[in-house]
Amino acid sequence: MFFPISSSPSEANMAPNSCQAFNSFHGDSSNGLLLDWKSSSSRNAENRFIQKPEVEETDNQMMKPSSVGKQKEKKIRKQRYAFETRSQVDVLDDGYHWRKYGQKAVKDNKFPSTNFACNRSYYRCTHQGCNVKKQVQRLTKDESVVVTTYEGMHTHPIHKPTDNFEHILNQMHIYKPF
DNA sequence: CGCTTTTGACCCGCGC
DNA sequence: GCGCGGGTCAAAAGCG
Repeated sequence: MFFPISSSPSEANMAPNSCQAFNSFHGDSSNGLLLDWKSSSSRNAENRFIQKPEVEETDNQMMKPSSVGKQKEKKIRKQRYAFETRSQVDVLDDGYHWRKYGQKAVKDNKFPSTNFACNRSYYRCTHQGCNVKKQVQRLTKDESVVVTTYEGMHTHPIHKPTDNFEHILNQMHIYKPF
């Protein structure tokens, strides 16, 4: 039983035609909510990139309970761009290594009136010195829409031998407003 | 055994 | 001033 399932860590079995992922949505089967991005070449994902209307200014103030004083450095602008994904997968594996550090149940800001709740997960890049964060927001009611928000930019190469996700990254660069 | 996820608590800004 | 909403920490549990 060397190949019980395609859960082999090797990516060699992945055909290099990953562009299909963006072009062929048909023929999918929603048999796997556990489908992973890199393992689901046939996921039906309708990606739509949303540019934030404004550069979000997130404060990097330390949360130290000690009276560090009010740092006025909170005007550090951080590029924050989000895109909406319609797929069964929650977290899009972009090749980086993320570590989850929090989760909150927040209200969906797209439908504030409906009081729809979202499960927002907070991830952080584990690379040393790379403080890129990302949030993954998903409606608890309807898991088909996932909003991923990236904050910051990676200063280190990926080169993670997962699979040919670079193709998808290239697609992202087409839509990415920056 | 080391790293990641989970989960409640804490903190902080903002609105009332 | 207080309560609420959102972001982060950190300890413990989980997993390979």
